[in-house]
Amino acid sequence: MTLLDSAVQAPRLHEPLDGLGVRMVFARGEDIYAQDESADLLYRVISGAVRTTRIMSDGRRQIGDFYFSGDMFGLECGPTHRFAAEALTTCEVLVFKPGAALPGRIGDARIQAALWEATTQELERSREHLMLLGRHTALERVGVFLLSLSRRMGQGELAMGRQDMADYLGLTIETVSRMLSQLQADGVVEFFGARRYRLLRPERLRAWADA
Amino acid sequence: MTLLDSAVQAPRLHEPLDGLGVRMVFARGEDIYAQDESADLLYRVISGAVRTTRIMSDGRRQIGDFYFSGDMFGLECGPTHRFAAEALTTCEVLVFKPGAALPGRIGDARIQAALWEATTQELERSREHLMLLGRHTALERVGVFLLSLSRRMGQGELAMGRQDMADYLGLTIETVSRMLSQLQADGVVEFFGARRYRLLRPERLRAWADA
DNA sequence: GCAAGGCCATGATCCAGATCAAAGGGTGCG
DNA sequence: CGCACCCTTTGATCTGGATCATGGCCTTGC
Repeated sequence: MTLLDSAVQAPRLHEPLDGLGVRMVFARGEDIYAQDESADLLYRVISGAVRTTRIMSDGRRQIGDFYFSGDMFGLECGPTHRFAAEALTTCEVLVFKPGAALPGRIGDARIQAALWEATTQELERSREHLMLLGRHTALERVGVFLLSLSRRMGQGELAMGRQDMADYLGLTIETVSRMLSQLQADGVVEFFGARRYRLLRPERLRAWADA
Repeated sequence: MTLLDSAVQAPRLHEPLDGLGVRMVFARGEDIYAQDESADLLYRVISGAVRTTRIMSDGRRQIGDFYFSGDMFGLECGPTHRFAAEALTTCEVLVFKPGAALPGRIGDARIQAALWEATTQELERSREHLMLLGRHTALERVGVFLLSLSRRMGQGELAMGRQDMADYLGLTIETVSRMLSQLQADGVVEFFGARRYRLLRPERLRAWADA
């Protein structure tokens, strides 16, 4: 990957990672990296959306997280990726080699700060995801998911289909569909087609989310 | 907390955090910090065990993680703790102020590396926990939990009771008890009383854990 | 415009795990 | 030593969400 190494340049102040790495484009459904692949690169979504997935030998699938414009992904503790990353939509991704930039080594403090920020945010999201899966009903999971999506992307259009929501929330596609219908019947959300939506009573969802 | 600030000393090479901070002892069941308390301190278990919990307004409880000797906890993305921390057993904890030591600021590189290491490991564990809650059966959750516990603490004695396991795994105490009985009936694990145990067929559990 | 194939919604039935209920232990204390 | 409490186990029943089945809708391509 000499291309990547040679692409390292002096970063700008507000966006420490701009100017580093290589821009790549992935088509909808394409793999960005595979489960168990070695993990020496980092990624940042420029446009589009990405999902990370883990598949069990019997076909059960868990989505780790969704990533949107500005989000970093690909960070691992060990040497290999425990989840695969796939393009949810056509997307542009910035790929770079963290190398010596990891915290605790000699490197640009602003890059380290950006990595730290991305990692603690990912940890935070992971904990919220955990809460959702551990002690929430199907209706709560779907509702809180819509709320957090609308916070991250703004309302409008879902980037993922029902099956992806189901695999993120630990439910079946049928249950997700039923819960969305119920939320709509309850006047909490309004759908225009399968993917365009608008939250009508976000406060109801907020109550489920945070206690 | 001038006590803490004044306690900062030059760290040793292999254990960058030794010599920093203040040692505190907590009794079984005592709160180390509360949910929504401000999060400006970091903690490291010296001996004993700690759990982090989040309680919903209707009483549902989720355990975020368990921490044992050597583990760091208390790291947050935002300004307040989203989970409370409680002493699972009598325990000694090292408390310190990260302050400028956070990655991306001017500070000791070895401390930053230790924080980075602790954070990425926590993220990794959080993702494994997620997998367990999302797409695993009750039997698999309990089995994989025993396996990962035995990896972290060594086999022998469970630090937590059935209710804590249940709240970690998103199950009820009755289901945890039944699954433990079934694992024992299947010859996967052997129990001596409610807490002492020995894994007889860890490979069976490993198969559930990693695919 | 029409055929074909994916999604998505919804109805019917089933089942893993929750809930309700009641005994067992083990442990600490008087 | 024995009582009391708490934690755990086990049994019976219930139920939320899974599974099975079908039909509708929307897109895409010819």
